[in-house]
Amino acid sequence: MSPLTLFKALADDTRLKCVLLIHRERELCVCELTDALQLSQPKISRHLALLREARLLLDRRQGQWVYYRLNPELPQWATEIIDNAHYAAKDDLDEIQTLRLRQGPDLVRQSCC
Amino acid sequence: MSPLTLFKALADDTRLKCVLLIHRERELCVCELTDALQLSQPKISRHLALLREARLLLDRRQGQWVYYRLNPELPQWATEIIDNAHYAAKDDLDEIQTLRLRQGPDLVRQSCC
DNA sequence: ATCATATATACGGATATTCGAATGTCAATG
DNA sequence: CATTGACATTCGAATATCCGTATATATGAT
Repeated sequence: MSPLTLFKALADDTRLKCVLLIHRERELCVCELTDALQLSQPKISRHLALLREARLLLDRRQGQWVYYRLNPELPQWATEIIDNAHYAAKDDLDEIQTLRLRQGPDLVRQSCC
Repeated sequence: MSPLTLFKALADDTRLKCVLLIHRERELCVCELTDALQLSQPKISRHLALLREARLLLDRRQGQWVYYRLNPELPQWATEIIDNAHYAAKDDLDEIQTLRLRQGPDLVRQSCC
């Protein structure tokens, strides 16, 4: 994982929002992301695949659902970059939650599926 | 300046190396960058223009030379992202300096032009 | 087995990015 | 004012990225 690889992975609006929402919620499934961001399932799925191949995210299948989380083995500098982006994008993320995931942070997981 | 704008600006090998070298040396002119990175002048110049338009770099003309430096008014989260990338790319940057700018950090400015 | 739901992938077309080559601009010098 | 050196910009082609649509796979329920 090089800085260039990380920056390319985060240089897309959909991927950045996915990563930051997953970082905030610790773990989200594909349909929660499509619901929160109001984007098509193939679009979300393709971007998640790219992030998985870049080793930024790990996936875990549970029944019919696939949950994505940040790779806990990311180097510290990478985690800190994501933290900084998360801080800077706080307002955008809050708005997404207010509009699409009204149940609040702990109940996001029940908002769809 | 949003995280997405910053990530797009840094998601190119040439631009990332320019930003990190400038960050390390505080200020570099175009010909020092073309010399250090062994790339064509128009290529460097186009990428610097993009970074300038994104308000990531500021330029200063001194005689025939144009010096670029990091915009000191960048938000802290952006500066920290660049710091983290600089830390992670330290080895690459050292190698560039060893191969192309043998005079050491304080004499870089005399290596060309 | 069949069907429904969640997710992944394949295929083309549209769009954006990047590049080399050529040319333009600006400042210093003679 | 002609020339030189540093830098910027333009143009068209090559390439990469992104997306919608259609289709495939995998799981669970009936």
